[in-house]
Amino acid sequence: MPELPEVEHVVRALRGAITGRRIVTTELRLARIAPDASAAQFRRKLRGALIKNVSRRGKYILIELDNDRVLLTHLRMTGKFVSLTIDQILPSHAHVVFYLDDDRRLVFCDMRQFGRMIVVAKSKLATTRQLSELAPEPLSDDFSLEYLRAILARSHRSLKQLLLDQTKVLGLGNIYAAEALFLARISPFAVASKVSKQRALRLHEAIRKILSEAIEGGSTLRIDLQEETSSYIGTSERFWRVYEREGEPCVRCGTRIRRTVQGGRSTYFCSRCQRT
DNA sequence: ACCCTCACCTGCACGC
DNA sequence: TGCGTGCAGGTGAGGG
Repeated sequence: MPELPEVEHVVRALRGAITGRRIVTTELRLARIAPDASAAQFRRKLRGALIKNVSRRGKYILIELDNDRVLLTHLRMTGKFVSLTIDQILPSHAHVVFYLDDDRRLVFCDMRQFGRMIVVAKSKLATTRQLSELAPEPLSDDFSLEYLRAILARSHRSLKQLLLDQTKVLGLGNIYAAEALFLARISPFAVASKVSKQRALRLHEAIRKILSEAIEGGSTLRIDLQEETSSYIGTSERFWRVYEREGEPCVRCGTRIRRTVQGGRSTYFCSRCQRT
C-alpha cells in the first residue's frame, strides 16, 4: 500500500480522527513493532498524552503529543490504522491498540509485521536516525531541479534504484518510481550521472506530477468502497500506467509493457517510450 | 562513502 | 485438496 501519497492520505484521515483526543492507555501486543521500548515503557511514554497534530515526513507518520514527544510510525508494506469502538472485535494482525478518551480504539494492524513505531522526544526529532538522512520533501521548494540534477550527477546507479533511495529522492516506492520514469519517458536502467539536462527536467516534473496527482486524487484515483478495506483509514486503489501491466499495451504507443527484475524488485516499463 | 544483497514476515496466486 | 514456489508497494544490517 503505502508510498508517500498513501501515507499522506492516512495522515489526513488520522488527523481528522484523533486530533484533540487523549491516549488513555496503550497495548503493545507485538514487541517487534516498537523495538526500542518494552511494552511498559511504550505505554508509559504515551499515557495521558493529548494528540496535538498528525503530520508526515517522507513515509513516516508523526503523531505529535502534548508531552513533548512524537510517536513516529512507518507502515512499511502492510501497516494500517483502523478506528474501532470499544466493543468491536479486533481485526487479525492487530499489534498495537491505543485506547482513546472518546471510547474508541485506534488499532495498528500489520499482516507482515514490518511496520515500526518509536516514541521520540520532540527536541531530538530532527536528529533521530530515521528522519535525519531523508531527502527534501518532493513537493516542497527544496526539491528543486538544481537539487535533483546535483543528486543525479553524483550517482552512478540506475535511475530506478536512485529513485527508491529515500536519502536522495523522498517518497517514491516501487510503483511511483516506475510510474514517474514512464511519465518522464526515461529508461529505469539509465545511469543517473548520464541523464541529460532535458531529461532531468522531465524527471523532476514527472516525480512531482505523479505524487501530487495521487495525493489530490486526479482522474486516476478511485476510492475503494468495499466494506472491509474502507474501514481502514486512508485506503484507496489506483490505476497504474505501467505498474503490474506486463504484457498489456502501453497507454502512449501500444507496445507491450515489459517487466524485469532490477535490484531484486520488479520494474515495469515501455521499451519504446523509455529509451535510456 | 557508496552501493549491493538479503533478511525480516504472512498471505495469496499459481502450477502440478 | 494439498503442497511447493514465487511474489508482494519498505527498510536497514552487513559486507564488498
